Amino acid sequence: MSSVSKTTAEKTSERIPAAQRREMILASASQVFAERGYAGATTDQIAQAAQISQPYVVRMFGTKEKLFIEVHARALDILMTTLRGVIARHSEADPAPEHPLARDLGYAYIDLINDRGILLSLMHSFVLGHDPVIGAAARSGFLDIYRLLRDEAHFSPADASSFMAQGMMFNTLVATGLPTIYDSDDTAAELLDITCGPKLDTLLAASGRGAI
Amino acid sequence: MSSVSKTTAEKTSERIPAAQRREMILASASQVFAERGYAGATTDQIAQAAQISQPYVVRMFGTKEKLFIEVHARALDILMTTLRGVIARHSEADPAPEHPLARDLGYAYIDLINDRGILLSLMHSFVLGHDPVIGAAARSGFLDIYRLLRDEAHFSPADASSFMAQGMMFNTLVATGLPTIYDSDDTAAELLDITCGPKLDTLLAASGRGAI
DNA sequence: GTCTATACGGCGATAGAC
DNA sequence: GTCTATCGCCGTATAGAC
Repeated sequence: MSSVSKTTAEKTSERIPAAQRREMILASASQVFAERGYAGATTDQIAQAAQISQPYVVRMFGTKEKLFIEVHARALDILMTTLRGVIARHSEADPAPEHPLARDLGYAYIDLINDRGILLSLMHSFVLGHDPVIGAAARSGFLDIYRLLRDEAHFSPADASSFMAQGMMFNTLVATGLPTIYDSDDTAAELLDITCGPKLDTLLAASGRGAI
Repeated sequence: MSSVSKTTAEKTSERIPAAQRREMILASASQVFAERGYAGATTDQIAQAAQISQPYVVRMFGTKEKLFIEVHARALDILMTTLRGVIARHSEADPAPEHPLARDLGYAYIDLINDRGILLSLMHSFVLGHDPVIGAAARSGFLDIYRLLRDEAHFSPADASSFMAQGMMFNTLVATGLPTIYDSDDTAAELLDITCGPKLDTLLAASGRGAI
């Protein structure tokens, strides 16, 4: 019975290594920014999601803007790493695979929705081109994705563009919250069905949906 | 020389009929919301754009949220009216027209970018699905567009979906500000070129672009 | 129809204790 | 490494004059 510590629920937060705490905050911020956008999210909402105090969030990242930039970089990194994984798996597979690369990349993209923060925080950055710092990051990231598709997946420019178009459509569908009204609106169901194909269940599962 | 009024620049605003003033504010708000998003825009920025006082903006629309909803409704109306115009023109034309409907609808969509407020304020609403009132309007508007394509343009569900996908891609390109760096980045130029086709000049002309 | 003045709340950020 | 307290700005909205 030496060093008995947390008998009942501890009120005071545990002491956690900075690096680990950073990642926890980034994950929470990713979610909050995804739902509310950069301007709409508050550092306090992020703090609550991460179960720490608001000043600590600011303390660790300097400013809200810097935090957003890190969230953006993290999301972009996860997205690109995921796509590269699919490409690598295709390279080492048989020459004429059953599933074309484009299709598997699309599926991998849709699977990313299991963490709603990734694609939606990216989407929010894209829409903020007017902001000097966020806009710059958004443009750079957007082009990075295009180059990955063109140079690493060996898509033609036209194919890369229409792949990204489908991606933006998917992001928009998720962002609007259409999947959450799937059961209550025939048109929404039809549109989602057509747009997502067999991967629709992944999307629906990831959207805390129910009638309304 | 009866009732000489504005010899030098008037300081005090002119008295303008409410209906007309409303439209002026809506147009300004459309622009500001398009650049900054709902949360990022302030009623004061809108007031300055419309050259009136901030309280008057609020007075006329009640709340910032109601103003945004009206901007959204106006944008949606303009978009749908534009698309219906194209459809109507095709109906009264020869049975086998030179230009397929899908293509002309796409061109009309791109032309809408001449008023940056329309498509971008819509885009900002789409991304705010989480908000109870704005999200609801966004979902409803998004589905209205889909239904128009399916029921009035007689697109198959798949064609309607991919038409909208291209639209979302276009919106995203504009929102990120990629057209503004057209001259300074080869990849951006290539992507824009491929995505917009012959209508690229419309986009570039509408984007106050220049190197950087 | 439009403005000035201002109340009021909220949010990002800083100071400093533990 | 984490918190509490708090400052100061900014933004929406209201009151009321002209």
